[in-house]
Amino acid sequence: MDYDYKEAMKLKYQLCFPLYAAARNVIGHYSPYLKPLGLTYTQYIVLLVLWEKDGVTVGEICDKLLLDNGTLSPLLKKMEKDGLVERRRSIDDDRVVIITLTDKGKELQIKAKDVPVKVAGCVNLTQEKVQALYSLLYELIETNK
Amino acid sequence: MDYDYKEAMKLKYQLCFPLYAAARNVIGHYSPYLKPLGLTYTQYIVLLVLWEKDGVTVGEICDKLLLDNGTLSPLLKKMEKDGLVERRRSIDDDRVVIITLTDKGKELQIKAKDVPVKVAGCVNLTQEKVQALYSLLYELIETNK
DNA sequence: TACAATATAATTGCATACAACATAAACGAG
DNA sequence: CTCGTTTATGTTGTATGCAATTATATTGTA
Repeated sequence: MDYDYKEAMKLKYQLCFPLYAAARNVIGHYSPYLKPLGLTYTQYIVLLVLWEKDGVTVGEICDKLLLDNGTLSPLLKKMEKDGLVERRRSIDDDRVVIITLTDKGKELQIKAKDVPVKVAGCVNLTQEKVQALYSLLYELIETNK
Repeated sequence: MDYDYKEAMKLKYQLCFPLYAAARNVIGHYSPYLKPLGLTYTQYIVLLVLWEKDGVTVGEICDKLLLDNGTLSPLLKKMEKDGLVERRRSIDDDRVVIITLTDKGKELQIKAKDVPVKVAGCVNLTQEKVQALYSLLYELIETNK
């Protein structure tokens, strides 16, 4: 039989669709918990990085979050304006900007400590399936860098 | 042992992160093939819906793509301006807007017929893993609607 | 030491996304 | 029939994302 390109083009066969939809779905579950803290989802994952290791460069945050600096540069400026982080040039290399948590930024970690649990509670998948999903996603990301 | 919330808050344990990163990664693989056709990714998945079934309402497209009408309304207007679709009010119900492909919109399907294959070629996962990923993602979406 | 190549951030332009609100049409109970 | 409710779409405001470009600093090398 000939290759049926019209069949192959159906939405349900495109991996991108459920991937993107699932991502937006899960991210959407964060809003109710982040909004009271005055955080957006992207600000939250930036904080996740900084709570793990404070004082990192803009470039490091880009690498860890796999986000463009065109996304993060303005975001970090806004987070500075909101008093969550400080931005200062490195003494060693004046090209580099180092991002540091303020006290307010540090304190937010405790206020946000239940967020992962609450969001996990919204995702109706067994622990095994979540694990399987993790490894597939990380494999996808790693092999396509 | 007490619950270690700082450990649980590490980026690598948040499902949202690899999910969103993988989605953006895969979507990014479309650009090189869509740009020559003058299409963005979102316009492309709207066309996927219309190529499957022409003449659907704005609401149906929102439902199928799981996107907000605040996203799709302006997008469909732009696609009309670009000559890809037509927008007309339903005769039966004047609230409803029906989207129809123009000839140009129909012809694009042939020009785009290799896109799914080419993108699939960029995703370095075995067919079994892709299948596993599909079912997990669809389960995640379905159970969280 | 000049100076081209490279590296790091920031900026600009364009295209989504979604929440919240607005508008207009259709529906439905009384 | 009628008016409050619901439905379908559009608009506004805010926040990402990324490509492409710019600005500045550093590095490598003749």
